[in-house]
Amino acid sequence: MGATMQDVALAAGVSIKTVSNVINDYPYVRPATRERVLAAIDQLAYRPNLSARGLRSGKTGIIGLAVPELRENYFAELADAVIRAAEKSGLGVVVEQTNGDRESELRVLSRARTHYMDGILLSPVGMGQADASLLDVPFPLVLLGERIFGGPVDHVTMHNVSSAGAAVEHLLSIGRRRIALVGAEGDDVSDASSWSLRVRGYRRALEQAGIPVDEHLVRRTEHWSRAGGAAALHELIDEGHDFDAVFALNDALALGVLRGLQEAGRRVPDDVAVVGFDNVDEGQFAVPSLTTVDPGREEIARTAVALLVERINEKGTKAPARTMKAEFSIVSRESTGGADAPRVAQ
Amino acid sequence: MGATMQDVALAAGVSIKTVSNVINDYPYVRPATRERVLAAIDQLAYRPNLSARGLRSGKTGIIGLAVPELRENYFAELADAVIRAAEKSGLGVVVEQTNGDRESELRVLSRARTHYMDGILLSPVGMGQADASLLDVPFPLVLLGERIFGGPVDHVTMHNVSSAGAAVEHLLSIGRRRIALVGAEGDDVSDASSWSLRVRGYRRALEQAGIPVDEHLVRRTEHWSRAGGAAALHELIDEGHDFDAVFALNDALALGVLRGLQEAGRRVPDDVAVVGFDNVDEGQFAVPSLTTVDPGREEIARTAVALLVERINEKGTKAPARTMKAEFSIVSRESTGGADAPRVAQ
DNA sequence: ACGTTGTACTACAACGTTGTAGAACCGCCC
DNA sequence: GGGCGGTTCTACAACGTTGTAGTACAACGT
Repeated sequence: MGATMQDVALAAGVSIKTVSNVINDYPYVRPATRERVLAAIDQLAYRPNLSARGLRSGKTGIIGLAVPELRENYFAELADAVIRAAEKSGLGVVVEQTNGDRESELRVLSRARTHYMDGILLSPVGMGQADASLLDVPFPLVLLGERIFGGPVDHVTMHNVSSAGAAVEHLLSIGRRRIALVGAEGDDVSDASSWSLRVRGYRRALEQAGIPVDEHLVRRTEHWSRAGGAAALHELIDEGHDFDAVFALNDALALGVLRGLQEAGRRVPDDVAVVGFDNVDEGQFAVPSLTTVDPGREEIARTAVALLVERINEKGTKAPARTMKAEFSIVSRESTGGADAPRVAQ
Repeated sequence: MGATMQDVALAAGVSIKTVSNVINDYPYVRPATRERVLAAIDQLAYRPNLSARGLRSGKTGIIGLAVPELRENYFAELADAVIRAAEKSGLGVVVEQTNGDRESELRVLSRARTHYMDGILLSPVGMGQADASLLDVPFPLVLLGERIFGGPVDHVTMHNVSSAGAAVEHLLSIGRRRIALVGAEGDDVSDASSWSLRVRGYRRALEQAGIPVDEHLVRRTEHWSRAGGAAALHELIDEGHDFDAVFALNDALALGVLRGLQEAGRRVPDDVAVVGFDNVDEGQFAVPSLTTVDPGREEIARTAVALLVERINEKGTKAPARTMKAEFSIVSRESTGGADAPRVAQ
């Protein structure tokens, strides 16, 4: 089938190792020899066998990306960014889905699979702070998200507290004072969850503006979904609370809130302004288009891949675990009266 | 680092090959011996090295999935389905993005990557019928979609013509008679594109109902996007055409049409009914929820993986190329007055 | 007693690559 | 002209697994 180094060596009239040296940019090869080898490679359409290389050098050029579900926009876009970043480093990405299930997440960490991946990027949702010690695995691992802090591994996350604060400040800046919050959290409330961190930013921003937090306006739902957002909004209205803005802790919730507002006959942003979190593509196309926190997904992906690559190439001495945070920004669109109309071109 | 077969063999007091035999379910191993080996495997947490296995047996247990873009919902959901199907066969999936670019698609077919993948699922968008001969590659390949027919490889597609016909019949059944069509196609119009096939179904259904096709109502846009759908709809209205339904050739266009209708002050489905194509998750959550053609994505994914696995395990004799089509169905929701309200639970 | 068949296991080579060690040659300096 | 450092190349072994070929023994029929 495919040509091997042996074939190339024969065709170029050199030893097999010289072919290897050319491929790996070993400096002590005469230009003339290099040319001959490259010509032979070209002519035979030779491609290195990654299994053999992996066996010999212990590296396969493949990393794993474990996310809850690809059909959730946020993770599809994260995967997109990771794949692009990895490609630049010449790495392939095997995508695994955990369904946000703790068991599946742990399985990723002890997988047979492991042996053919140089390292893993894990975005845990089911695991919690208590599982931190389980992250001490014998292969390169980088964590994404905010479920677990201070673990024994590198970790890329976002400025949850300050970006949530900035979102609230944005609402304050357009004159809103009664700002409801809609977020989600499962049963195991933790200090380090998206919910807790972003709520902290919300409270801090209100405090700094001298506005007391009305606990009736703080709504926790079960799921990070549109349905959850719509339901929470209907509750707020049914209970007769007064509010002129909603900060939803992710875009799915925010889109649900938009729908709920429409069903309830409230105008956006005139009656109620809405801010989401994640900057999912979809928000650009919503009616009205959605103001949101861009948590720096591109940067998160690039950083995570860079950290993983570093760990993979690390010799002996293990550097201590690092935590990186991406820069965030507020994307102002129609749902807060912002300039950005829905995108016209895709 | 990891234990090897050698270690297991030593621990169990057998030869290394016996360990291999146990792992590969070779029948002639005494139960007692098998037990001992399994115990040793368990105790040493042994995991086979896939690189070595790949080198020796020529198989890696990894397949490639090449799609245009993961951030397009349709492909994210397709990838989700493919990954789940592959997992059941014990295969990992490396996801590559082609950006719908012909060059990138061709690169996938001649990739260095190739060597560590047992086979590839390719969903071409940039390549066309003229490139059919380039699909004759020396590794297992299964095609997804409808860009290329009659190529030298297995092909999984959908009932484009009849399902589009069924969508139109659905609109006819609720009393609509002036049914606009919105679809997209790039510059290279082909007989086998989604556009051509689905338009054929549209025409056929109208003909069979004895309704002449009003060519003014057939709209072709550049991109399969929300923006394209909204723009096409505004054109229809601005030009003063009369219509009581829109069949959009994918859900993104349909969602854009919904938005356009709302902007234009037309009620859905009262004034205009809308049907999409793809059954993307998002359609369930739209306001109103979107009636659509479910092209059988799950089945497509399962079938494609099954075909690829067959090809991978094929010895010598190459079976002729096969084409499979998945079962479709019409999902009736609010945009045609259907029963299905937006989903409440995610 | 003999070969035959089936069972249970093992030794060895091979997959294609890269790290190690070293050979061969060059020019240079004292 | 002998030693030295730099350059260019090669032979060989090894990575961990599995296919091939083979050994050894038991059970069987004749």
